[in-house]
Amino acid sequence: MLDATSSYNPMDLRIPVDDRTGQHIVAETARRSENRYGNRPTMKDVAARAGVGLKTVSRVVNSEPGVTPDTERRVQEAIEALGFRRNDSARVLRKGRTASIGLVLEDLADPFYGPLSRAVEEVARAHGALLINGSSAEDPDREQELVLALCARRVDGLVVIPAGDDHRYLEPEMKAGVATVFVDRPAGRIDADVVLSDSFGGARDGVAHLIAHGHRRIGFIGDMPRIHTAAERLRGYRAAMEDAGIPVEDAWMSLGVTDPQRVRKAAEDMLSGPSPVTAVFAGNNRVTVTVVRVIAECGRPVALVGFDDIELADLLEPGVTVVAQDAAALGRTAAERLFRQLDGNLIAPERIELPTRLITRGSGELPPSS
Amino acid sequence: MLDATSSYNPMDLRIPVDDRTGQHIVAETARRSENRYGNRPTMKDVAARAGVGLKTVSRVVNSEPGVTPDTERRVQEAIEALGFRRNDSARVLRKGRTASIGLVLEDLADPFYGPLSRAVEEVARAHGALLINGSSAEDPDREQELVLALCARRVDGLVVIPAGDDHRYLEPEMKAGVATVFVDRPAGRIDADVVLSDSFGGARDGVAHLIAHGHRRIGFIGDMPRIHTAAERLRGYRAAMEDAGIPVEDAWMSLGVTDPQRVRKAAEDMLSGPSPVTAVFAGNNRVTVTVVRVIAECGRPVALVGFDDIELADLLEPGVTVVAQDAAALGRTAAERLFRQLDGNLIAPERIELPTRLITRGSGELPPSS
DNA sequence: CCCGCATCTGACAACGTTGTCCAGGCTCTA
DNA sequence: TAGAGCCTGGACAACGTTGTCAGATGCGGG
Repeated sequence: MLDATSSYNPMDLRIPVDDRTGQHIVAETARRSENRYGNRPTMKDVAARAGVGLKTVSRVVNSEPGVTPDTERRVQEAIEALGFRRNDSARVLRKGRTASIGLVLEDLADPFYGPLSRAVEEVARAHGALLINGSSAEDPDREQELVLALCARRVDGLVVIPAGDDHRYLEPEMKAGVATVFVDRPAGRIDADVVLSDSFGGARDGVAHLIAHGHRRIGFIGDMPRIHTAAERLRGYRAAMEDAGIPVEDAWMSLGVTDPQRVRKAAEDMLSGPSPVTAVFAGNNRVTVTVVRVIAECGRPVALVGFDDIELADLLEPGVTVVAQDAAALGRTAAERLFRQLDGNLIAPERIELPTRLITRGSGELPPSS
Repeated sequence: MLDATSSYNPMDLRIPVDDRTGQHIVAETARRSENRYGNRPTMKDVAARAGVGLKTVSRVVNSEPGVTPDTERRVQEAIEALGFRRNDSARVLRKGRTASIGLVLEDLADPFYGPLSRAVEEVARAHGALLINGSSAEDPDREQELVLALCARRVDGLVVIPAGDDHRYLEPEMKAGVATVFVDRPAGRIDADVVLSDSFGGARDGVAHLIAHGHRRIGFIGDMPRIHTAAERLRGYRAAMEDAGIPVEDAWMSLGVTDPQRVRKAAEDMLSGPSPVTAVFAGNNRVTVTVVRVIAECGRPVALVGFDDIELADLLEPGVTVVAQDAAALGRTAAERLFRQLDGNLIAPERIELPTRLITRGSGELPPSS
């Protein structure tokens, strides 16, 4: 985390205190207060300028009925002249709804989450809500910190891609009316809506695809099994192998290795040795990219199927066969579910699983080479 | 835009009115009011339960000094028991700062903006602020709508990737103290901080690179010239050609074509005909991807340099030579600049230009083939 | 000419928090 | 033991908006 050495720290919990006397530095506080919003005009100012009452300004601003055209014009002019803009912060306090929803995901820079986030945003926009998002960096503590910060802001709803596996901390929030939908991975120890891709089925089909093309020694490189999707994909791999009656050897599997250097090492190990694998199933987009590199360097053809689509996969030689999940559909589905909750349709929590799609491009159809 | 048929519409400007009588539906309103935050406990409730004053609770919640350990314990217990969480909405209203900044970009799903957004988020986080972001979809009206909505929320600052070319509408906001930094493209008709990549220099160098490898008939495919970066890259192209004393033919240039189908057509046109180009400079990542496809299909080697790096560019055959800009650095620089403004360092608006980097991978070093 | 009604307007409280300020109780010293 | 000074706690106003409700205004009809 970056270090903030600046004086801007609005959520700072301390109040200014003089080191020697322990007295609150009143002058300092006053100066800050004075600058609040740089002295933005309020409805009161507009009312004074237009020579009308406060509530009349409110009426005009909100296009409520019951204002004569003439009064309205005067108010509009005052608004223009002063550059007034309604303070939604205050509005929110009064009305109870913030018209904003929170999205907590793993890393916005990951190409998988960009479209997902965008899809959530579009749905939110259609409902007149803004989107606040934060990245958990796959850290459960940071996830919780973010989620609770969003709850303190009184977001109307939350879309969470869980990093942790215990979300009981959300119970009081959900009880208090914060609509919540989990995406991509299920919630831990709490009953809530979940929207998932069919990781198990996708992986099983992908591995079965390799088996159908004659492979028996198939490697699996996946993320930490504590991540639900990773565990499911591993389960899918095992299921496909078992269905085909192929006993899996430990040397064929790499679990929980994420950093590219070590994924590379794991892939190299599988491809060398006395009985190397002839095909690899890559558990996510980052792994796939690394494995593509390793295979390109290793000289002989190795079949590959990856989970998650990657850009330009079709332009590589051979094209990369993938089990694609629809990130945008995940986001859209989750957000729609969220707003259905907010509409007050009291619905029992549900688990929605979206299908994956096998896209054959060449790499998954290579025959075993040794 | 999606259609919102639901009843959740918190920013709806109307108040509930009975169709026949024209009377406000008071009961309905009351019911909603009652449910405000699902009846969340407030400090008052905590105070009552702990048997202390309101301000004492505030002190505990904010870790302010002046509370005896015993009192503090009682308050903490009450907080636990009630599941109290401070309402930052109200806090914000009182304190004047919202500890949130807005980011308006073109499309979060674009792989270029993911890392940029993430970088802004990290800086914001280091300063204790949350990030609200929105996509303008390259529509100036939507940009303005978003920006003003964010201002109404009283975000402390704004990072804007402009879609429009007139930002005078931001003048009152900036005057009122909303820190503002433009990124990727300069602001229109307003004096403000801008953080840019050196599009002109990058394009010029990229094209000069092609010229240095013997090309003279070099195509340019770029975005609409009303987009500043597109215009600058075009200018860079022209400058490089002029420096080399090569007169540019109109048939070599495609401007303002963005949708993949038509980019494809433009590329195909350049590569056929009586005197086809031997090299192409692609004005952005989306164009580059399409051009790579066209070149792959066309059968003969065509040199290519693209603006913006793309994932897997090194794995293609040949690797794609690009002029890379550092999206994360853009975001980080802009956000840091923003918080410097918020620190109250009154600094004159500045234009910061970050260098680009030419990454040679093969496609830009191909000799002319005809 | 005045009353009743409809329409328009504004005073006021409330939302949940924090800053200010004062009261009361305690300790310490003369 | 009284007075000064410190520490803790609480009453109250304010932030900017919206909901409520009552008052003002105007108009038409009796």
